[in-house]
Amino acid sequence: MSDNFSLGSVSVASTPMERFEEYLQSRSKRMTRQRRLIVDHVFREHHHFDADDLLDHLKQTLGERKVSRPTVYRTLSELVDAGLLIKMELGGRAVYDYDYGYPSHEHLFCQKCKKLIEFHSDEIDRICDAAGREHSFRVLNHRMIVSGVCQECSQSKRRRKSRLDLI
Amino acid sequence: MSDNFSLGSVSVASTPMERFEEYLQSRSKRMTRQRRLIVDHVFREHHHFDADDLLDHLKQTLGERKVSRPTVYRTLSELVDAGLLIKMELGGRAVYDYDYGYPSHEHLFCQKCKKLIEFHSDEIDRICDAAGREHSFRVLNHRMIVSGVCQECSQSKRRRKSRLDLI
DNA sequence: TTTCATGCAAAATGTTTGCACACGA
DNA sequence: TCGTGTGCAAACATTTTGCATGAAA
Repeated sequence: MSDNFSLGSVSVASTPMERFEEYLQSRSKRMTRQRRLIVDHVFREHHHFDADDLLDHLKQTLGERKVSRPTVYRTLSELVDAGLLIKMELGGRAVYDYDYGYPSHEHLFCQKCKKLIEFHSDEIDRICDAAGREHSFRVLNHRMIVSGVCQECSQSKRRRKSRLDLI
Repeated sequence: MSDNFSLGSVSVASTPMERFEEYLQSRSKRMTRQRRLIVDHVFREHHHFDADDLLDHLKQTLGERKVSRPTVYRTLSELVDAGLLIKMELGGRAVYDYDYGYPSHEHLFCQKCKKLIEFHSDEIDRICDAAGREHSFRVLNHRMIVSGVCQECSQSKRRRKSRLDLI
């Protein structure tokens, strides 16, 4: 397991693959080689990825037994429908993140280096539910992006200014 | 004032136009006819708009004394830099919302009809600040999208199911 | 063996850019 | 006047689509 993360995992009754199979069956869709490969890759360890990341990674690992770009897009969209992934839009492209088997969390987004830092708050889930109730709105999920500047970027900016930017 | 909104306004020392002028001066940029028109239109009453909405509205109101598409994009991006607008990405396009003279708020987003409903929570601002402190992250702003289905769409779906969807 | 999924190429969408001309300070 | 902004057209990046072929159930 990764030791870079403070967020653990959530215990779930079935694996992402199983859950996706259920979803597909319920809609008379099919489990194909490509869909299996994508679910495998996505849920091995890679959250916070976009279509290109996934495509590159599949190509790298599988060589020419690759999955085509349209199929990647189509499958990602199904994984979102199935409740396995959350889609965030960020910097003009779609970024995907786990929505199953992983605790709900929010994001600090560094405007300089584009890094995403996760944090969790029980309260936020509670607030979303409350807001939903108040507006008779059925809440499915949420995503939150807190924009700003991360520690490293603040530092390197100061450093650069005092050393090099004096012209 | 609008009576459709529960969120009021925040008292600020200067108008959006004044604040934008300060921002421009501080960067040796210029206040032009186009920038003035855009600020006027945006801060009259139209939050939750995208570039096309603004462009259409400008064209409608001003006829052929219009503002070009690139200028709209360029100015929106400056208004974000200036802290007057917040940019959210939603449904494959950028949606802009007030970030000045209007209370901070979150959004319920209906996946069916694409409607945005605003709600406010003091706690969320507090949580963002706390998360920023914990990660030595300088927080500038945040946006939160709670996805789901609004009351009307839930109802019309149920209705349709029980009347027509029985084949 | 019937339906659904895939891959390809092309299109569509939303946004950005290079450059000549126009304009604000 | 000088330097910045604008509009145009074209480029761009990402995502989506139509259609013939391929593969699950």
